[in-house]
Amino acid sequence: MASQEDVFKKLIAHSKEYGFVFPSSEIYDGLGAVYDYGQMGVELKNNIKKYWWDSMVLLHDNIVGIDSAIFMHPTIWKASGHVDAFNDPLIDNKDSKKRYRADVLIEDLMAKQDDKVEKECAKAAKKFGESFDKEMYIQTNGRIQDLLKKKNEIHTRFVKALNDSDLEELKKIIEDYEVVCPISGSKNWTDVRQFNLMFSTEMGSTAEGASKIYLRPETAQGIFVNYLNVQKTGRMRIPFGIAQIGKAFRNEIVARQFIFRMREFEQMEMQYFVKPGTELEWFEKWKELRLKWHKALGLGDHKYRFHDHDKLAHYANAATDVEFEMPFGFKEVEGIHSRTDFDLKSHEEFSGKNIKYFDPELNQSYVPYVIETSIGVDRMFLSVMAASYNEEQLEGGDSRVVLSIPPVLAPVKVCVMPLTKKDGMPDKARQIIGELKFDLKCAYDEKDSIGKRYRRQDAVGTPFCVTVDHDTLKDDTVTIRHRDTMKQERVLIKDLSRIIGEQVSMKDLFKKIV
RNA sequence: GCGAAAAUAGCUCAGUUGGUAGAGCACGACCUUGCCAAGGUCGGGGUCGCGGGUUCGAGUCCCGUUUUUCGCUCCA
Repeated sequence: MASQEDVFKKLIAHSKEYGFVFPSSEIYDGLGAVYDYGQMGVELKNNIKKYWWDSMVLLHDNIVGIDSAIFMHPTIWKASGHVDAFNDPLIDNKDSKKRYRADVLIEDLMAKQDDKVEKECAKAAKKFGESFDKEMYIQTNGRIQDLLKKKNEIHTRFVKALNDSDLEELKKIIEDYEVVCPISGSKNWTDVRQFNLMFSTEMGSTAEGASKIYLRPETAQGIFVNYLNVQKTGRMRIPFGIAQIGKAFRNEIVARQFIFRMREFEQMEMQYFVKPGTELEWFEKWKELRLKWHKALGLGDHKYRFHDHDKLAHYANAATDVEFEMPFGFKEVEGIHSRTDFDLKSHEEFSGKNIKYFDPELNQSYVPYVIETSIGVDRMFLSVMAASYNEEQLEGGDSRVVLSIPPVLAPVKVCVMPLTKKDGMPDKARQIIGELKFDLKCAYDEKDSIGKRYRRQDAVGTPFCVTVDHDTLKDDTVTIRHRDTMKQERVLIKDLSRIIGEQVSMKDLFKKIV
């Protein structure tokens, strides 16, 4: 039995070997944590996106899509909190190898002074009993005054250092006041470094006129700043949703685990605008809907679980992750967040524009609350691949590698092959493709033995193989061979399109989730 | 970023105390077979991740660097 890690390694190798995922810029030694999708991968990825997109905008008459630009006004990222939250001064302890936020360490240091003061007071209170006057004691006790003075010194230096973005001073504070690592207990620190998790570039072609802009770290803000445009021009009424698929960029300190965490990634996000006070109902509703969407693919219900957040982000009042069992454990694939009115309110403040929704039923205006469903396309891709990759032992000691990708997502739906290259069979096969190709992604293969060709299609997850044989030339029937069962059935050529079409249609899946 | 491991053909890997790069699969052509892979013949493909150093000579030893995998951290 291969370990989980081995499976992951094999999956990565398989992805490359069969044209699903290549390392970016490979002939130049690659580029860290950036990957390209190959001829098979792009088909799978597009199918995943279509499954998501249609499940949003076709199945819900109150959800519409947009496609906003990657470049946005820089102030948007101040309003969203990304400029602050994504700019942490970090410091490592060389002994414990743990990384800390330098500002948090210093805040802890200050809090420690307060703790000491409290302790002194508590001691004194015990000693003096009821006659103890805390304020007075603090004012007069020398030890406490020293502690408070120390805290003030730290505070003054800290605020100045933050305002000046003076990383050396931050480190000096940590050194001067002998902050120790809670784990190793040592004072062996690295320098403080700033990590900006947003990529930036210059807009404007001359140096003087250029301004710094960011590559979006999430697609959600493109929806928020457009929500009123969509609402007004689309005559949308709350509750309504806006869906978007697009690239986002994060300059991760550590980006790893293949396509699970990349610096350039793609998100599928739907922001659902609701009446304040109803957000938690909608949050539950979307949790349920999203899990159904995942499970309908049939990758295995037991591979999903929710992970509810105890610690919430600054913008959320409820949050959960849909986790999927990857070869390296349960990992987040999708986030569902109740984002309150944080974003829209913040954009009102920073833009100075009124972006309230006028509710005709209540005859009043308000800033809507937002439920967000945000799924990583690449993570979804990885979960489909991971769940589909199987090494099967067959009767007779044979084995095969098969990607049991849900037919609806499979990159190639059908491979048509002549049993032999003789007697006009290749022509017949080409004719069949000529008919099927308008609806289905087809492949053709005539090289090597028929068994070998079946295995090749198994390895890329093609759910159906159609074989033209001697009988075909007489009675216009062919065999359909099924990927997962390896069983064959004989059907009329004219029925092929219907039979295969039914099995790769999204309609049946959608019926399960509405 | 820190620590550990790894990098040789498209893939999986071998390569002995340092002596001018191999195998299987894959790929191309032809022949053979024809319903569950790996028959035959011939052929293409590697400055051994990259850059230095030691040496008469480096895939092999040393240093640096890049990339990948694993642990710490964060997230979609």
